[in-house]
Amino acid sequence: MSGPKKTIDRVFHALGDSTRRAILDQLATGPRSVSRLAGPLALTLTAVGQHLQILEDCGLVRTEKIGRVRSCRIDPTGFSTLDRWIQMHRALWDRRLDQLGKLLDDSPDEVVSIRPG
Amino acid sequence: MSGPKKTIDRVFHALGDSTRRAILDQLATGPRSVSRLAGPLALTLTAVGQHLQILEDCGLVRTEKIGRVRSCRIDPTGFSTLDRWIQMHRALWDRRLDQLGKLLDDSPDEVVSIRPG
DNA sequence: GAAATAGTGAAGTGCACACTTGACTATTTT
DNA sequence: AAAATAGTCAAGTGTGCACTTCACTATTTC
Repeated sequence: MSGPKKTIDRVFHALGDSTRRAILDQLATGPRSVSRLAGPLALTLTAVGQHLQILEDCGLVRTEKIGRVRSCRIDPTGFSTLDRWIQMHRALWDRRLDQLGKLLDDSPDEVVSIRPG
Repeated sequence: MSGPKKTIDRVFHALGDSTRRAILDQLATGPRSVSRLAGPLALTLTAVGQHLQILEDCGLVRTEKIGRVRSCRIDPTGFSTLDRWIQMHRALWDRRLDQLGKLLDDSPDEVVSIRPG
């Protein structure tokens, strides 16, 4: 599938990597420099920089360069993007899942009724 | 980063694809067969089958083959995996973000104080 | 101002992913 | 039983991704 990537795509993609989640976990305790973040990760500075770029692009992290040090912190924007998406979809799914309990093995499926009229 | 993929990785990865989210949206209205799902997607049956495999592996979709038709529906498991992860992490982040309002431009960063010794 | 520190940029590598084709199986329908 | 329908399997293709190395710049510290 092609087309310009939506923000929610990028948020999910960013969170789908355990290294990036580890970075976010570090930042949850407070702001950190790039090398400080790299320490426990066993990665090159370059690699960490690339992860930070991805996290910044989707609004999960905000960074600011002070002197020669880049300071990184959590950005709420990305999380509200995620929140909004989940809220919108949970509504639909939960309603459906409620009915599961009631309909379970009730109708075999509306699937068999696909016949061009 | 190597190692065996955790479930939450697979959930995020699954949701990071707009085609798979479109499949979930279709399933939100009720169970559907593979070809029915493929219809609006402009994809081969094979491709849709592969997406379904991914969705099934991380507990977002449950499928059952009846006759020659595979019936697909939403599975709550994957969503509670996601929910649990978000709950656990929102707690930490929100606490941090609360303090942002209070500390904002207060201390430049604890970053500069990394000096051995 | 020389040396250490913090990070950036470009280019390359290997693997994972989305997707296709084409041949095949299993079930319905007529 | 022949023909159509629903899906599956194996293999291949191009692209994107995580990560590295190496050369380089900007800032501190001594």
